[in-house]
Amino acid sequence: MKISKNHHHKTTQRAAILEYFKDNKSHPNVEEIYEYVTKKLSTISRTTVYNTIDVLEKEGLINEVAVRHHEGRRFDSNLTPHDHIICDICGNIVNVEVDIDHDALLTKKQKQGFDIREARIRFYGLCPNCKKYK
Amino acid sequence: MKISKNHHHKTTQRAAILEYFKDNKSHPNVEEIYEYVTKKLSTISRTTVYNTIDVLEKEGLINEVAVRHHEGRRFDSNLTPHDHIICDICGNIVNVEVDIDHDALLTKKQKQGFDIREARIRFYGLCPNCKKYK
DNA sequence: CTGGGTGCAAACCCTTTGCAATGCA
DNA sequence: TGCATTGCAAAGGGTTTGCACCCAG
Repeated sequence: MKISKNHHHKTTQRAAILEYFKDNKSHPNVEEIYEYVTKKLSTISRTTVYNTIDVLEKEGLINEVAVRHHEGRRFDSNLTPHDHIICDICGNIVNVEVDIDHDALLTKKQKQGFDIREARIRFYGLCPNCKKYK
Repeated sequence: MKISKNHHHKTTQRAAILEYFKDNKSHPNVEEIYEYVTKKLSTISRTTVYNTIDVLEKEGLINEVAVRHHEGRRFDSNLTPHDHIICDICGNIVNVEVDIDHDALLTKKQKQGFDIREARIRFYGLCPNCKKYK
């Protein structure tokens, strides 16, 4: 895709996708975003959804979440530092804020020469729904 | 793929892939595994690599590492609890052992009804090599 | 001998790219 | 008007599947 040098148009497509992420605490994949915006704008294409996601990521408005590969690309519009709890069975992701200083977790030796920028904790387990059937 | 009920053959292909993971602290993708074993067994197919990876994962001998989608599927044969430092630029992953009780990080309320099984910390930053060019 | 394992080729899915038409500034 | 954006269609890349042959047990 082409990258704007200094400005982005306010298109209805971009507005619809931004609206989806606004106040949304979920961690959608591309298809879920497409499903939502297609209800508002029936003619929107997947290409535009992909393009807009890339732009929003570069602008720092959303982040891609690291998950196992078969989960696909998943995104997070919550930019405040936070951690995740992930269900082993259904893959559902919820946010959680852990009250520790992530920076203080490693000694200089443990850093192995890396400059550490941030840390994220991922908790794995069974969500309330899935553990009922376990 | 088909799942064995109770036994797996000791084939030369499986042995070559197991050898790759033995004492290997890297976090390879499928192509890197294929590149290695193809030197030992020039006729091995990607299908067999995929099949064997699936079997090893189900047997608990390797784990898939969660990364951003464009990094592809990556694996880890280090089954002892450990955490990762990931380079923002080159994507290189190294192991690190953080000396805290991961289980004690969340209160009951923070767990939001989940049964937590384990926790992993991911540190992001610049590796010794990439930070030289930053 | 028998069922799991192998590997080729084709199918699949998700994502990216090419490009002409459109529309915001 | 100029350039970013859109969206269709086609290409791409990694992974899975179908199937005939092979081989360890």
